[in-house]
Amino acid sequence: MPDLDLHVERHPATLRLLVEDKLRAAIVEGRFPPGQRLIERELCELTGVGRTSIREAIRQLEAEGLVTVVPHRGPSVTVITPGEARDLYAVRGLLEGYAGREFARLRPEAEIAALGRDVEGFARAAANADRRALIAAKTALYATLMRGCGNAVVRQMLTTLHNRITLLRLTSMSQPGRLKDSVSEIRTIAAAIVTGDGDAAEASCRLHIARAAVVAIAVLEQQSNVPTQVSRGRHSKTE
Amino acid sequence: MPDLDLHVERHPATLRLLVEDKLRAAIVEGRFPPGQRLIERELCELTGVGRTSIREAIRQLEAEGLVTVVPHRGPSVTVITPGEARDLYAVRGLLEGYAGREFARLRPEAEIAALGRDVEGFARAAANADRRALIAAKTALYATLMRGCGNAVVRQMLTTLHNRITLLRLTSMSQPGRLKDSVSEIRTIAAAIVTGDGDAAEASCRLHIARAAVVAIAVLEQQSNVPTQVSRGRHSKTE
DNA sequence: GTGCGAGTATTGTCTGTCAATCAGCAGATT
DNA sequence: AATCTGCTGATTGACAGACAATACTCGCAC
Repeated sequence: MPDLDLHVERHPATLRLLVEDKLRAAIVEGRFPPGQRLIERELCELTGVGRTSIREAIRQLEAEGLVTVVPHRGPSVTVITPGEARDLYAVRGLLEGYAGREFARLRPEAEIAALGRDVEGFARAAANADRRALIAAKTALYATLMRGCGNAVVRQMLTTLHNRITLLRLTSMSQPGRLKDSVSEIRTIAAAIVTGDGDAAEASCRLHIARAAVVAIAVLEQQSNVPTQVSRGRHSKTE
Repeated sequence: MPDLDLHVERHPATLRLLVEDKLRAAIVEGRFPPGQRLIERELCELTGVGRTSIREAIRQLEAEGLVTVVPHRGPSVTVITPGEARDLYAVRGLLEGYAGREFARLRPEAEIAALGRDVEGFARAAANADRRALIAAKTALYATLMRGCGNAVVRQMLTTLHNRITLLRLTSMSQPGRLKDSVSEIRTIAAAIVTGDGDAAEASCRLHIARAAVVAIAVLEQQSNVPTQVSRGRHSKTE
C-alpha cells in the first residue's frame, strides 16, 4: 500500500480545547490587555459556548500563568510585575541555554536545515521592518529550537514561558535599535549550533536572553511608575 | 504596632481547590497508581462533590502533568516513560542547580538557618531508616531550597516537576544503598550554600540530581521490559 | 469626608439532560 | 477457526437552569 497521507484532521478534538486556543491567542495577541477582567458570561457570548467549557479552558490558562483567578472575583489577564519579569527571564535564559546546548550536541538533520531557513527568514523580516512577518519568523525560530533540543519537557515549559513573557511585551514594543543586535545574536547562536559547539550555543543563548531582559525590564519599571490600571471600573467596553 | 501574625488561614478558598489538593495528594502518595483511570462519577462518590468541581480540578492536574486526558476516554494517572524521565531529570538538574547557585548568592538569613536544621533532620531520618520521616525531611529541605533561591517561577516549576518525578518513584522505591550517598551529597550542597560558593552549589546540586536520575531511570527501564499495565480492564476494583 | 448598609453583579456549585464517542461482546461470514 | 460487523452499555463532552455565597458599588446618614 502506498503511504497516502490520509490524515483526516482529526476534529480539533473537543470544544474546550478550541476555546482554550482562542482565548490564549486573544491574550497573547493583546486583544485582552493585562489586568482585563474576563467575565464568564461575556466570554460565553463572545464564543458561543456554555459556561462549562469556558470555565475549564480558564483553568488551563490559569495553570499556564496567563490568567490569574482570585476566588469569588473571577479571572483576569495576569499582570506581570518587574520582579516576576526578572524571574521569568532568568528561567528562560536557563532553559534556552540548555536547549541551544542540546541542539548543538544532537544536531538533528532536519532541524538544522530548518534552523538555517528560519534565521534567514528572520533576517529578512528584520530588514523589512515588517512587524507581522517578524513575529512569525521569531515564532518559527523558537519552534525549531525547541524541536531541535529533543526534550519535550523543555519544549513545553519554554512555550508557556514564552507566552507569559509576551504578556509583558504587549504594552511596550521592543525598541527598533534592539532589532539589529537581535539578528546578529541569533546568527551567532545558529552558527554555534551548526558547528556543534555546545558551550558557545548555550552562552550565546543566555546572552541573547539577558540582553532582551535588560530592555524589557527597564521599560516595565519605567511603566510601573505610572500604573495604568486597565479596567478599574466594572465594564471596560472595548467594543 | 507589633507585627502580630494575624493570618486567619483564609478558608481553603473554594471547593475546587480542596478537591485539587486531595487528588494531587492521592496521586503523589500512590493511592492512584500510574495508569489508573479516574472515572468522574467514582471521584464524585469518593469526594462527595459534583462533577463540575471534579472536572475543573482534573484540568489543573492535567496542566501539571500528573494526569493525562485523552478526549472522550477520560483522565488517567500519567505513566512516565523512560524518555520522559530523562527529560524531567534534565530539567530538574538545571533548575535545582540554578536554585542552589542563587541560594548561595543571596544567602537569606532565615532560610540559611532553616537549611541547617533541614539537613540535620534529613540525616537523622536517614540514620533511622524511617520512611515517613525521610519523605517529610526531604520535602522540608526542598521547600527551603525553593524559598531560598528567591525566584517564584523556579519554585513553582520545581514543585510540579518534583510531583511528576514522584510519579515514577512510586513503584520503585529508591535503593537503600543510595541513601548514604544522598546524605553526604546533600551535606556538600548545604556547605557550598552557606559559604556562598555559587559555582560549587550549582555543581553539587546537578551532581546530586544526575546520580538520582541514573538510579531511577535504570529501575524504570528494567521495569518497562515487563510492562505491568495497571487497569487494563474496565474496572480495577482496588477496594 | 467617613463609615455603614442595601442592592446588584458575578462566581461557585449542583442537578439533570442529551448527544457523541469508545470499548467489548455476540453473531455472521468466509 | 479466524476475522469482520454491528450492537450495546459505559463514559465523557457539553448545555441549561437554578441557587447560595461572596464581592463590588452606590447612596445615605453622621
